[in-house]
Amino acid sequence: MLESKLLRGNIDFVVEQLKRRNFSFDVDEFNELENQRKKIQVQTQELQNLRNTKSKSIGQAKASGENIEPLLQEVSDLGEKLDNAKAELQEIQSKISDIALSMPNIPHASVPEGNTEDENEEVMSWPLEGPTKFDFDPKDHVDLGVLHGIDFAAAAKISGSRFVVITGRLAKLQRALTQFMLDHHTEKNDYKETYAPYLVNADSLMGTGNLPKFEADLFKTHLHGEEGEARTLYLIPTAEVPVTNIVRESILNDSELPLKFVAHTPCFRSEAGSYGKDTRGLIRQHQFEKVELVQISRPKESYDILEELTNDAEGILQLLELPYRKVALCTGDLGFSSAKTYDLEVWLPGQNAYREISSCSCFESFQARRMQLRWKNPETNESEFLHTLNGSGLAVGRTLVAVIENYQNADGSITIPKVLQGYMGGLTKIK
RNA sequence: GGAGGGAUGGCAGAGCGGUUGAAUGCACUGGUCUUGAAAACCAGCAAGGGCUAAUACCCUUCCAGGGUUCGAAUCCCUGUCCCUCCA
Repeated sequence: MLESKLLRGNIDFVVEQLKRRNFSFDVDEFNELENQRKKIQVQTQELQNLRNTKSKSIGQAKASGENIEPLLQEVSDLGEKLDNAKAELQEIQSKISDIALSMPNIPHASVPEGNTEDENEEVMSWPLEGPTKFDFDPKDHVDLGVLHGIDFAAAAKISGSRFVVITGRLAKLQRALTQFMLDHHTEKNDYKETYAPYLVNADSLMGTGNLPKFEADLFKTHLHGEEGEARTLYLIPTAEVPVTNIVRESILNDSELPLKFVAHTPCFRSEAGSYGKDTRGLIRQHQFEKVELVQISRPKESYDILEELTNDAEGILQLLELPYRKVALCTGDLGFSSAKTYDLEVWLPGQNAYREISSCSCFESFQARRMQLRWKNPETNESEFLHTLNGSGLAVGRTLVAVIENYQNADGSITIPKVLQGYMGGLTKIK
């Protein structure tokens, strides 16, 4: 959510900034609502003030034993007037807040201008000599994976499309990847390992910006109470949601910042709007594993931390010796809540393309404002909104794909990356 | 499965129909004292919003949502969460 002062006082600036990311909205309607709000709010508050003073004087009159009947007469129709004014005000305010909640974040000045992902800017690629060359025709992970325990048919039977069953060595390899990532981030990068709920309430999703706009991307569940009333919980689309919300509605001390969390969770996405996209293989699933990095930072440090957090994610790719590139998303490709995002894209020889494996974002105070996450700034001694950041470190399912494809051998076997061999009981190759 | 108790400022914790936005303690900030620090003492210290050039002033907020009342942190109903006891 954007600062309300900005929306009220400098809406033209906001419109101009949001145009950079192809977001447009009706300024006149908004201003009209704002004017009405002002008028009705003042009216309402005047009525409230009147009621408060009258009620107080009734209290005093009663205490001193006077007759309060005439005073009660005076107030008789106040209640109704006040109720009407309040109702009207509430209606306008909820309209305004609906608009405010559906406005995306303003892109940082350093974000490249552009409309689609084609205009994202490559920042660097690794290694310098470029992706691995094969002296045979590399297979994709589906063709290779079915030889080693990936079973889409079984998953389709159990759940439908966009699910997978993995058995045997590859299942263990996925677990090894997860373990390795968690160990690395906790031991080398000083993140705190975190276990958090996979089902979350609407407030949490509102806080990170997934609701109200992107309900269609989520899996929704209902718990039925005794009276048949449903309580709604959502499956998390990313660990970002539960982990960032750990600190929702709190005021943190300077001394505990920055907070660094790492969590491994499954992620659930309906992939609405992705029909026909990446239908083959493990790339786009309804359920996948991810290791997520989350940081809560002092406002002035957040962009340094974005670089750091992205480096932390890159460290995994480098240790796994997986070729990748780092791109800065252009304004048009930026996620709803993000002010700036780097995507890490891993090389997939089977697709002959780089594919996203991590997305690292700085949200500035956009999420913090939605979730009332503040700190006591020692310089001003005021409660101010913090900045939030997160990034995948990494998407485990896609990392498995990358390992399978990049470490394949001509005979169909898959070499185990050096850093994972210890996690695989010393195994060096899956045959 | 049954029976209770609770949710109040950064934290702990009083208040249980009428100047209570809220006692007290801790924490925090400023000051006195001290070579310096600690201790002690004095003072200050919630958030959000409206109006404003800015003060002033006003409104809202004591888990959430409804209700009773001229007036609710306080009474009633519903929900959520926590805790204790019994099975």
